Amino acid sequence: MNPAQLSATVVEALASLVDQGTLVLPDGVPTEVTVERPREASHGDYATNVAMKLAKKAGTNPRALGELLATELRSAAGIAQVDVAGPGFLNVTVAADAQGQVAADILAAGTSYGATASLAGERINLEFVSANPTGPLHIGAVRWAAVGDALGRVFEFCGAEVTREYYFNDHGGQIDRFSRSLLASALGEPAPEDGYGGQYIHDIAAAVVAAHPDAPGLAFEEANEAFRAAGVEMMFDEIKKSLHDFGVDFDVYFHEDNLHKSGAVDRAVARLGELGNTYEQDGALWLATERFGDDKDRVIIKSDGQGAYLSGDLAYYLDKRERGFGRCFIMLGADHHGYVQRLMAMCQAFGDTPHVNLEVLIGQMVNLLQDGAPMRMSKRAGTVVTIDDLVGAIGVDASRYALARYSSDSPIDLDLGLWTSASNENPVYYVQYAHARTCRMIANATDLAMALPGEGFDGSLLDHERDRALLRALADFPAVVSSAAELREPHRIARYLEDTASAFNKWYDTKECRMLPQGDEPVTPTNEARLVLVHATNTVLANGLGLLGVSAPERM
RNA sequence: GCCCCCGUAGCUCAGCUGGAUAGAGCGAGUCACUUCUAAUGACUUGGUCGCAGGUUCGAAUCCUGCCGGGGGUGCCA
Repeated sequence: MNPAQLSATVVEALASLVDQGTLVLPDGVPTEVTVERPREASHGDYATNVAMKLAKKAGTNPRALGELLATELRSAAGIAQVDVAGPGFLNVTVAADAQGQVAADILAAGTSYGATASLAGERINLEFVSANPTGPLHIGAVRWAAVGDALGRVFEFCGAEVTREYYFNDHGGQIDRFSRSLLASALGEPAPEDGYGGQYIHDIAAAVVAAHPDAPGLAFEEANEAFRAAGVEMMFDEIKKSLHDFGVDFDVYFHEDNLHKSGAVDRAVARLGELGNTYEQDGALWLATERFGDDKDRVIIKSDGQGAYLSGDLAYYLDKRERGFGRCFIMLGADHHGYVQRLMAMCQAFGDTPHVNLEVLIGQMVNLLQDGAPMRMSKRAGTVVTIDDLVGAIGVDASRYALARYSSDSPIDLDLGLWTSASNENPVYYVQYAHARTCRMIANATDLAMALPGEGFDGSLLDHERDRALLRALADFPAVVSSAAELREPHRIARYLEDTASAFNKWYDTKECRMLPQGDEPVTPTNEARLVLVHATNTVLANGLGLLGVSAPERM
């Protein structure tokens, strides 16, 4: 019996009371009720506040409704005990066999345990990272690589069709500074005042020269263009490789230029004009975003006839919608949050619904600590901490886990020492180790020729308090996945895995819950039932780590 | 000025779609290994949930105002 099944059981009991005429619910029977794990162990396995929620509508008081419902529930399958407590909580103890059945259900579901259909039919476009190719990915962009990819995995686990997309622009001021920096390096000159520094500039400049030996000797404009074209391509290849090594691959790399060349910008501007949301003033074309909640209206075509930056985003958004994505996500760093309002206004100007067709997720900054002291970063000096620096220091698994384990609303201070330590102050090892331990136990069981009981499985044998605590944790997984998807918060998966690993370690440490027979004792059905529990734990930890893009090693 | 995020144990943070006595890890202190992998577990220590009001059966959670910290506020990209 998991929380969802208990909710359904309570709903049935309510419906039954209504049929009997002993309960009147003017708004009908709810389709589901809140089921939560009480903090206090003496309050049973689960609690529901349904009596308090419905009492007023039913014209009774919470305690009376609670007693009525408790009586009905006590005869339901899988329920061992129901108490009415406090202001009207129903505390439910699940029957041992029904509780143990959770483990067998997980085993049967296997790699799909925790998957739902809550986002079935949704076509989701996830745009993240989207850094312009002027240098290696820095630590802030890497946060989104980890969180964005994990969120994509969670959405897919909930049945959505997800396209991961990277948007970039290889023209404009940033790129110009990049190419001039390359050229300066090739000519042995100091980097331009507003240019980029760092070893990678020299490396790429040298590579460009190796491929195009005549490039530095060209006239400035031609040389600059040669370094831009070749440098951008090399830089981008490097970024893609770093991301791939990080376990993140994009389905679409979208080039801003396409929007201008294909006429998509003109079409988007025309569409907004038809909808009456643009006007001309001071020689420029403006989008009336203020009427949709923005601070002020925004220029989309500058007075020199060039599209403003926003014009590309307008066209890009429209393009995504025309490609059939009902939900477009854009993930931005906190330094871009000022852009959110105008994006939402733009969405509304197209006649769409903000926060439904378009969602912008904001991630706060990442700071790195070494030996407790912050590492100073400077683009000019080239002391940016890159994705490769991070992975080189702590590895892919720890990097992804560390970046995905915190709410995106919180700035992260990552201590490099902690994430390389091999102890339970390092959460990723704690979870991975628990998984590896289940693998060892399963291998040991195989050596003893222990079999999974299959049809003969008796869930009631898993009735120790530590068995039940572990089963409750395992049963929570689908609800955690759903909430991570709904709230767009993959960090919930990580926190859940730590709790589950802890429940498993406590169970493992309990003498009365040993899975293997001792000495020459024969294998009992209890041992086999515990093997099912270990398998179930293994499944949950592996599925959860998979959602975060972190490996689940069999031994450590 | 306006906008966004944050403020919970000594530290780092969960919890926030309202529920019962507010949690975890680290730190500090004590204990348990002829182990199913001790990369573990048990116990102790530790809180005016920034402040003040409001909403209600019930507020860390929702609303309002303040205080403190961070970020943003271009016809840049």
